[in-house]
Amino acid sequence: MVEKEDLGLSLSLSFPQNKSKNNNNNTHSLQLNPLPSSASSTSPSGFTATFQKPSWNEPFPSSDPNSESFRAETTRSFLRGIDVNRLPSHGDMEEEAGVSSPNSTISSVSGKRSEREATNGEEHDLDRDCSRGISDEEDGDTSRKKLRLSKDQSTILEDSFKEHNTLNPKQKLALAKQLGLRPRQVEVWFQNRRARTKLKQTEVDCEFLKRCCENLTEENRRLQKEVQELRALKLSPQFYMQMTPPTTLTMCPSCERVAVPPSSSSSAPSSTVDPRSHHHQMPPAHHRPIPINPWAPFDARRPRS
DNA sequence: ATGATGCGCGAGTTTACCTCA
DNA sequence: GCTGAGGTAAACTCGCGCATC
Repeated sequence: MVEKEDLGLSLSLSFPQNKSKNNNNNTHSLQLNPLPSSASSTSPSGFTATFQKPSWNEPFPSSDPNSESFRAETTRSFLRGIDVNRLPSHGDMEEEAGVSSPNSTISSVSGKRSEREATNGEEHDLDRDCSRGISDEEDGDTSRKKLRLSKDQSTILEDSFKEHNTLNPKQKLALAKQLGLRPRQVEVWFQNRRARTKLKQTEVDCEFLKRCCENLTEENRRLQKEVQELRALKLSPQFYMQMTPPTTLTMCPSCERVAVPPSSSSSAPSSTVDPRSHHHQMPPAHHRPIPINPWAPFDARRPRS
């Protein structure tokens, strides 16, 4: 099995998807960067980030010439040919001219709801039998044969998917003809491929949010600690006069707010005020609560002045 | 404007096939 | 060599949105 990193993820986080028809260009190119130092993140409802993974919109492991599955696949394809489920060659494409016509091919019977709803009882059983690959050509075989795409077929499909992750009917027909597959098979492949893409995207999103959560937890922990320190200082002024201030903190003499030296501001930006300049640069507004976007990296959460 | 219809898609499921212990 | 578990991907089912009539 191939590790996730080997898939080379470069995925989108644009939600929701545009469901317009023939949206061949709805590649939501967007990269994740779970590192808090990145300033290119926004909210998860449409955030952008850069994730240090290679582009994953690549052929899946079955296309990897080095993979075991690929070798086995190649062997199978060599033994069986690439058209295990292919209809008899004569006129199969003409038969498909009606794009996914549910009665046109063996596995296309599963087509649309209206037609599904029109079938019930015995007709439905017949549908299912047909969708399982039973046909006049396949006598006695009650199990549907699953097509395993050859390397060449997978490569072509992947290349096509890179260009556009959806197909219009013409593209579907052309691709099916090129691959020697039924248009329905091409359609199914693209549907499954989009589903896999989304699944990987979800995994990346999940990982990103997990890291965000970890970072926020850590920051919260640190800030709580600082609050405790400050409370202790306030309660014991003598001790405060003798001890050196916390390494990352200084106190604004006029407003008694905590300030962080510029050198460490990147690690604790959200609660800091520079005592040397804030009274001039940030008038009274700095006392107001600062809206923080918890999804953005820390230094991106600072409100812009 | 409204309902019927066809189509494509997403989400979830089923199933055949494969690998591995 | 056989077997069962688990993974993968092709194929399927269902429901929904949109375009067209």
